[in-house]
Amino acid sequence: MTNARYSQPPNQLMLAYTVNKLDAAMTTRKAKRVGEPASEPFYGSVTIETVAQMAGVSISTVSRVLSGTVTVSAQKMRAVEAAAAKLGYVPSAVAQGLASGRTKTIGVVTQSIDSPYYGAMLRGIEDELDLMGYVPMFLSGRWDAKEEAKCIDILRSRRVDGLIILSGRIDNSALTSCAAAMPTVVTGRTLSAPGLFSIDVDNFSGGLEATQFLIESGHRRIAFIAGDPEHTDANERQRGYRAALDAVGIVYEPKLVVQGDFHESSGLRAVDELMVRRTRFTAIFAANDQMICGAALGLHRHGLRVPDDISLVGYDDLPGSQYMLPPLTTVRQPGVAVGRHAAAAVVQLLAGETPSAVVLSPMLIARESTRRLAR
Amino acid sequence: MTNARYSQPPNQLMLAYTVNKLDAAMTTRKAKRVGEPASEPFYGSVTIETVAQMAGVSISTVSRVLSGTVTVSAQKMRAVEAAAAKLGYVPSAVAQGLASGRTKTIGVVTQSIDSPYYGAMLRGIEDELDLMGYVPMFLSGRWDAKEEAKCIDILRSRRVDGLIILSGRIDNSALTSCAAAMPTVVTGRTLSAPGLFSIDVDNFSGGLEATQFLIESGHRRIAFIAGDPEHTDANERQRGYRAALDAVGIVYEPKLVVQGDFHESSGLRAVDELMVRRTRFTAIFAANDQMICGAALGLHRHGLRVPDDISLVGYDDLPGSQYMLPPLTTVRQPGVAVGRHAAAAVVQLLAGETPSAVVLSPMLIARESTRRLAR
DNA sequence: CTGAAAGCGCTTACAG
DNA sequence: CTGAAAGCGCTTACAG
Repeated sequence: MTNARYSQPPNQLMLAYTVNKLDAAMTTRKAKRVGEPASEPFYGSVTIETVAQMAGVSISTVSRVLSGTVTVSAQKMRAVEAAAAKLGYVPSAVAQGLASGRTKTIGVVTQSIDSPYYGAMLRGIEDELDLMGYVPMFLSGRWDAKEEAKCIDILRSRRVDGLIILSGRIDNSALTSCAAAMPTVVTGRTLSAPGLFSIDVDNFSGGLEATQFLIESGHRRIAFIAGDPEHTDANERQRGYRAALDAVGIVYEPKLVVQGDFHESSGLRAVDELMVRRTRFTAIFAANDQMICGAALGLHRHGLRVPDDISLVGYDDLPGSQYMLPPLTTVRQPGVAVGRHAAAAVVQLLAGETPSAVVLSPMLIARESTRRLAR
Repeated sequence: MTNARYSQPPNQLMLAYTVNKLDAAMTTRKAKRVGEPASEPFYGSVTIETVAQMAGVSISTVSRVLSGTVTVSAQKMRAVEAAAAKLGYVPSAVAQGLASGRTKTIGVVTQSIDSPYYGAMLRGIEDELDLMGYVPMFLSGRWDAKEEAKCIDILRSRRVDGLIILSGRIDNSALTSCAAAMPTVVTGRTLSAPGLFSIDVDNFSGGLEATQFLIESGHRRIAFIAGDPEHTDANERQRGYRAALDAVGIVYEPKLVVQGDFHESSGLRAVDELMVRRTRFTAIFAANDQMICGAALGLHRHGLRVPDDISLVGYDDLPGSQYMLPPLTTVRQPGVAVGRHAAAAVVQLLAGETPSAVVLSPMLIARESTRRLAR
C-alpha cells in the first residue's frame, strides 16, 4: 500500500531547481515480484540498478563513483555521472544506512523546539553538522524526563550515529549507559564516561559576575529570581549570586530570593511576591532573561521604573534582550558556540578521537537596565 | 569500520529508565561473515533474529506481534514479548523503512530553527505528529531558496513519507513537482495541485484589521514597516494596510512606508529613516512583532514614548510580545494551530484522504501599546 | 580498476 | 495462525 499514485514516468520534463528531480525518482516501490521479467519498464523509483544499466556498469561501480571512495576509470565515471544526472537519481539514505551501518545523522534532544535559549544552540549544531556532512534530527523532551527518555529511544531506533543532549533531565547513570551505546555529548553538566563528552558553561562564575557587577555599582539589597531547580545551571547561577554576597560580607537574605521556573510568567509573579514580602531592594538579578523580562513588566505594573528605581540583570542574552526597554544588562551565554562545539565533539567521538575540553565562559554585557547607585 | 568499541554483552545489568535498554542493543554490526557459525555468541546488536531464537519462533512471527497487525497465538505472543523485553530489543527503523517503503517520518522545512515565529508552528507539528505516530525531521532553509532546495533534497534522500514546508522561498512550480513525488503541505500561500495541500492565514485581513483599529482610534498618519517582500505574507499585510487607508479615504503616502526585513534591527532603522524623512505620524504598524520591537527601541532613542507619543501595532503575537513594555497590541497568528493542521494534513494526504480546507483567521489583540487619539 | 555476491534487518505476499 | 523465502536498495570484502 505504498503511494502508487505518486509514481510518474522517469522521462518527464525537468523544470528549474534541484528539487525538480523529484519528478524522476519516486518513493514508490517496484511492483516487480518473483517471476516478473526484470526488464519490464515500470513507473517508479530509479535505483542504483537503473543507473547501472543506463551507464552499462555494475552497481558496485555506480556506488563507488557516487561515494568517491575508490578510484574508477574516468570513462565509467563520466558514464555513471551522466546516467545519474539524467535519471535524477538520489540514493536512498535508508538503504545506505542499513548497508553501511551509518546513518550520517545525529540525534539532538532539546527541551523545547521553540525556546529562544536552546534555539541558538540548535543553530550552532545545524551549522557545524552541515559542514561535517551530517544531518541533525531534532526532538524535544518538553521539559520532562520521561519524554526525554522517549526521544532517546526514538533516536536509537532510528539508528542515529551519535547523540547530543541539551541540558537534559535524564540522570547521570542513564546518560552514562547511553554513551556506552553510542557517542554522546551532553551540555549543561560536567560528567566523564566512556563515549561521553560534556560541555558546560561556567554558570557559577556567570552568577558571580552578574552579582558582583551590581555590588560594584553600589547595590546591596539585590533580589534573586531562581530558575528551575531541576537544572544544574539554575542552581549554579544561584550559588554564584550567594558567593558574591558572601565575598563582600552582605548577608544572604532568603526573603530576597524567589523561586521561578525560567519562564516569563514566573518573573512577573516573583515581583508580586517581592512586593507582598515588603522587602526593600534596589536591584533584581534573575537566572535568565525570560524571567527578568516578566519582572520588568511586574515592576512597570507597580509603578517602578528601570533603572531609575530598580536595576535589572538577566542571564543568557537572548536575541531579543538588546531590544528590551531599556536594553538589558545580562550575562551572555555563548549558545551558538556551545552548539558548534557539541556538534564538532560528536563527530570527533565518531571518528574515535577524543574531543579536547573547551572552557566556554559567560560574559557580562552591560547595557541600560542597571544604574550606579550613589553611596 | 563501525563502532566496535560501543559493543557490550547483552546480558548486562539493566538500570533505571527505558534508555538503559541501550546497554543491550548496540548499533554495532555483527562481525559474522560467510562461513562463520551463526550460533557463535557475539557482542553487539540484538536483532529480530535474536528475539526469534530466544522466543523459539520465526522472525515473521516476531515481526507480527511487534507490529500488532496480524493475530498471533497468545502463547507465542507472550514468548516474543518476554524475549524482546529481556533483550531490550529496539527494532531498526532503518531496516523497517527499507523493507516497508515507509519511514514514518515527515520532513519539515522551516526558514530558521530558532525563529520565535516558526517556533510555534514547529511545536504544533511536533505535537500533532507525535499523536499520529510520526516523527518530524526539521531542517532549515536559512531564508534562502538554494538552501531550501538542498533541504528538500536531503529529506527526499532520507525517504521521508511526506513534507511540510513553512512559507518557503521555493517557487510554485517546483513545489508542484515536489508534491507530485510525495505528499506535501505548504503554509503561507494558497496553491492547488495533486498531492499538495496549502494552509494560509488571511494576512490581508490581518493587515486590514490592524490598520482599521488604529484608524478607529483616531490615527490618520500611520507609518508602516514592511516585511521581507520575498514572502507573500509580508505583501498581503501591506495590501491590508493600504486597503484600510483607501476605505476611509486616507491617501496612501509612500513617505510613511519603510522597507524592513522582518528582523528587529530593520525596525530600529526604519524609525531612524522616518525621522530623517521628517514625516509626521502618530502610529506605526509593522508587518511583524520583531520589527515593531526594534521600532520601540528606536522611538525610545529619539525620546518618544509609547503610546503617549506614538501608538504601536505589531503582527504575530510572539510569546514575548505580551511582556513588552508596554505590552504590545498585535495581530495574533495562530502559529501552533497552523502547525497542527499542517501535520494533520500530511497524514491525511498519506492516507489518501483529502484534507478539508480550514480557514485560519488572525485576530487583533489590543494591549497597551496603542492609545485613542482625541479628535 | 571492476563485477558477482553476501549481507544489513526488517516486511510481506505465498503457501500451508 | 505460522514459517520459508524473496525483496527493499544499498555497501563492501573478495577475487580477479
